[in-house]
Amino acid sequence: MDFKKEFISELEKTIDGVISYDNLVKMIEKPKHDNLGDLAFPCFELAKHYRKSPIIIAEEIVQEMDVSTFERVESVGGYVNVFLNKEKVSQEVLTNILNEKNQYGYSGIAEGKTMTIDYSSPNIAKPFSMGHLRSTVIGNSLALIAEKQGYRVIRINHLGDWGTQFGKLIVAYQKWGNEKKVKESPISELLALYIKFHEEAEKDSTLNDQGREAFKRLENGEREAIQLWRWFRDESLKEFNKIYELLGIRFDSYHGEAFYNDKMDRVVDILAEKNLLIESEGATVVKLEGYPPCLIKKRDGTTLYATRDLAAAIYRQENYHFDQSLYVVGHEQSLHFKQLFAVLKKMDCDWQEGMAHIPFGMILKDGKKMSTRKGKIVLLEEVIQEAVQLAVKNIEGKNPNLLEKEEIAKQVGIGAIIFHDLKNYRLNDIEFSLEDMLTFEGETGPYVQYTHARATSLLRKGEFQPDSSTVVKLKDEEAWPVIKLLNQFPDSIAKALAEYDPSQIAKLLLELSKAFNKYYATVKILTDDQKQQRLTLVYTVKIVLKEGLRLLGMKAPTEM
RNA sequence: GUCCCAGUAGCUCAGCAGGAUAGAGCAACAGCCUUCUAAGCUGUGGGUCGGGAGUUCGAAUCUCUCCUGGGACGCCA
Repeated sequence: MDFKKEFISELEKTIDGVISYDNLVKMIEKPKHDNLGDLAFPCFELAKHYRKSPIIIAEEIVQEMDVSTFERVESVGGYVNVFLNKEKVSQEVLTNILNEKNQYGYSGIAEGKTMTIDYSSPNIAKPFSMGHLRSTVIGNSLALIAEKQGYRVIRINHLGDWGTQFGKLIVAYQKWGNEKKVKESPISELLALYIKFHEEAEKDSTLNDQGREAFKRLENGEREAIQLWRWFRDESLKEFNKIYELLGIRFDSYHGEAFYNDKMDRVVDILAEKNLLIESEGATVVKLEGYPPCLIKKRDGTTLYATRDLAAAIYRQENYHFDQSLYVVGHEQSLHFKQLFAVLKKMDCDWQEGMAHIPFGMILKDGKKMSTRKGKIVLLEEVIQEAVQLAVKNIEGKNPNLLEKEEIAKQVGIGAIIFHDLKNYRLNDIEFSLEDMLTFEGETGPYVQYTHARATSLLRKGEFQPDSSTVVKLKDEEAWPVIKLLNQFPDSIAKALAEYDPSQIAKLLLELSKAFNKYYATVKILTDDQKQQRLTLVYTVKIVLKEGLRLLGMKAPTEM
């Protein structure tokens, strides 16, 4: 519900069109402190126009305004502060949620539009690191949020399954590899080979050349190279799928870089046709204004990351006809995406307007980037194990009779990890800290889940039956902040999508949880006198918490 | 050297299409379970919003500049 509009239309009558409707919308704000009201209008702009003190203007507006639709209106220090009619607003907000249920917050603004989201995209033959977790979790949440606004979403896992690194790996395997060992624990053995390769290459620089040659054999489709590559890929994918299953994440496409191998000649042809290709130091590049040139082909004729991304972009447009195409990829690749979009623009692909890089900060270890090559890496699977174990321990201490302990511990432990990643602005770097990630108190995922479980428990004990004809007259002071936050949920979803920022939702859920827990602590809910009304509030809180958690990719256990 | 991020309480962060006394959580300390799940609630202490200049009636928020940290800068992805 947009109660701003009522305020504005009353306001407009008093200021003779000095400020346009659209500007008024922007100027209305939330007072910093609850005791100042629910909405505020600052009169400082008007002071210039009327050449009067804002304090006097505010007082005059209050005098002239029809305040009957509000609880009260007052002028304080140059502001017109409005206190909404709590009963009316409560009734509207709760009835609305009661009717819409988990559809609450849906807006059809993107109905009929298609969005592709490229996220997760781990590298084959390397462990799934904490860094990939960010892309996975942010991308997944953005996909859910986009769907909530009506988008048809195509989830793409652009696997890093091609490139010189596989040449290196093939060389390493042929020199030092052992089939049996790789079969036993593929990822860690392949990683060990990869690390060894880089160690040896420091002593013997010809190894890097050998790696490039091996990749060339791969690109040319040589049988032995292809067989090894396919084997590495299959084994890796098996491992990744375990993690996706734990996180409850799925994709519509697993087309990785290799998939575009036979689609790159066409890209190069188009570039040549448009006279965009230039020879430079033996390589083939596209010159760009304002950015360094984009490398299309190496001296030895093999392709690069950018070439494959061009092919992928064109493929996605031709197959999905996307209106928007997001790339949830680390901030360190910002330049690459600027170049990519610029090249597409030069190719007259006007649909590139809909493409966007959604960068995020890095997970640092001791203030530095983690490097796979040096084996400085934290494994996601181990972190998940620890989180789940800690959740089990908590359940045994706090709720030993709980059924399905294992399943709930999984939901809570993983919830803690996901929420920890999503609650802050995505561009912030995160210093890796197991301790922070495994905290279950305060502003955490389990705190929100716990609040949901509490709400559910009340509904169960009170044998609540939702009834949209309930007349909600909540006299409790503490209910009001809860209702205001429930009302903000649709806005926070819209903002999360507009800014590609799931933390907007996480923050709202925290605020709502805090307000509800305060309500819970001060108001006795299961009493005879306002039980149905109070439980209706509890029920709507439960709906919003559950739906909000879902949009973050988290489960909402009913008990914990 | 050039470009991109970021710098707010001891720690982690909110707030940033300018607005009222800069807010949370953690940690510390003090309280609250014979009553709806204490993974909770209440209270206390804690700040030159990196420094400086500018725009403005008004700047944590916008501009410039400097400092600090991180990242990226043609044959990796």
